Amino acid sequence: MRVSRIQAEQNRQTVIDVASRLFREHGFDGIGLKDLMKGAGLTQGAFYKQFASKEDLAVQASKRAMESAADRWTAAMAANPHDPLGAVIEFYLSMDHREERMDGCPVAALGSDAARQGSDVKASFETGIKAYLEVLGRMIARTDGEQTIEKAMAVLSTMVGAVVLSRVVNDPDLAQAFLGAATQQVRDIVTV
Amino acid sequence: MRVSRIQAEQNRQTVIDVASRLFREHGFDGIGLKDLMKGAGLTQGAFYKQFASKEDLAVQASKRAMESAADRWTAAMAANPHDPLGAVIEFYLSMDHREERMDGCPVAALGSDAARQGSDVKASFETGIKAYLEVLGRMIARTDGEQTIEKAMAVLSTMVGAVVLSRVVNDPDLAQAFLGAATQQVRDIVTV
DNA sequence: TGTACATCAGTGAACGCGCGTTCACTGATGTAC
DNA sequence: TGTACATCAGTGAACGCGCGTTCACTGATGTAC
Repeated sequence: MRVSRIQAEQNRQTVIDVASRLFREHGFDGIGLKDLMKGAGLTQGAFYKQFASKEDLAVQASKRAMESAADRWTAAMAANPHDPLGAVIEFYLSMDHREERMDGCPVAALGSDAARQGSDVKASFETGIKAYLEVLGRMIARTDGEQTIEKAMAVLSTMVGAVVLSRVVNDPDLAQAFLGAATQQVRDIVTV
Repeated sequence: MRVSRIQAEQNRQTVIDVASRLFREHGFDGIGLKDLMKGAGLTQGAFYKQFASKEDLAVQASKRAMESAADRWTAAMAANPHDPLGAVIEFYLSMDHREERMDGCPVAALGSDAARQGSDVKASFETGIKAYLEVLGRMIARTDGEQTIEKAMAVLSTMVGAVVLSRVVNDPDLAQAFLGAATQQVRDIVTV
């Protein structure tokens, strides 16, 4: 049965939200359209009224995931106005973040998968990564204006790599050691 | 038709080799048993004479992939005896490595996927990562014995993250910028 | 060493299943008058 | 404002396909005597 335009648009947004979380949890290939639609309270058949293909949804969901990750950075920064950069670092390199793939950074959760996707999905990631770099760069520039971009890139690389490595090992102590070593390293970069 | 034990074992090793490359290229979910076996010159039916399940092969192939990655580090180090660490860094953070997922570092190629696999696959990665850390630690200790383990972990995190980020973006210049920033950062870590 | 038989790696077809995608249908929404 | 009709978001079943896994069969290899 037909549904109002407003409701339809709301449904579309819900599907994108759900997909942005379930793709991070299971990978692009690890979750089917049936379960994605069910997560939004809809049935499989409605999918192609809203999206051109699964790949199309992957593009939208990747964009959405990067945006909501940026929102979490903003929230962490707002909660610690005297040390916004430290707040982002502490949150990103926490065991909590390691354990919540579904709501965490899409680059850490889907990086290897995204590298195999088409250029549209990569474009979603690229835009989000540039936003990350801008935020990091702005905060780094406050303490030290030299090589701001390079430092932002080094910080992001270290943080992404540490979370990926922490998730790939079974041993929680080793995972924590990666996050701890990265925290120290990143702090060194931004305070010099 | 039956085949000699030696031939059978050889076939098994070929399947593991092929899988270690094709999994890195397409992800664990992105390649089927039919194509994996075809890559080894066999048919699908022979698979279950050699492996208990696809997951079993993923465990063996992950182990093999980490081992051959370590071999490439050794080769790079042997080719530059006066600066072995610099050789590893240069190779790992090269555009060549970015573009050859199939023969490159399994953590960068499969990190996000491996995080979703069972503990046996993670154990394969964990063992390989510890080997990485040992090699890095040994080389770092030559120039500076302090916090060797922490530095090795920071270096590995930065390198893995930079390659993942470089592969997720479309823009080759941005990709190169990540690799370049990471190179500078890693050199700073190991020479202090 | 030679012969007879058991073993089992590999083949190719089949299994059930879930995938992405398509489609006829429904009925509330939106539009034209 | 009220009525008649067109639109189209959502349903649920079906499509072909490839997946991981199983199995009867083959015939060279390995073993027992």
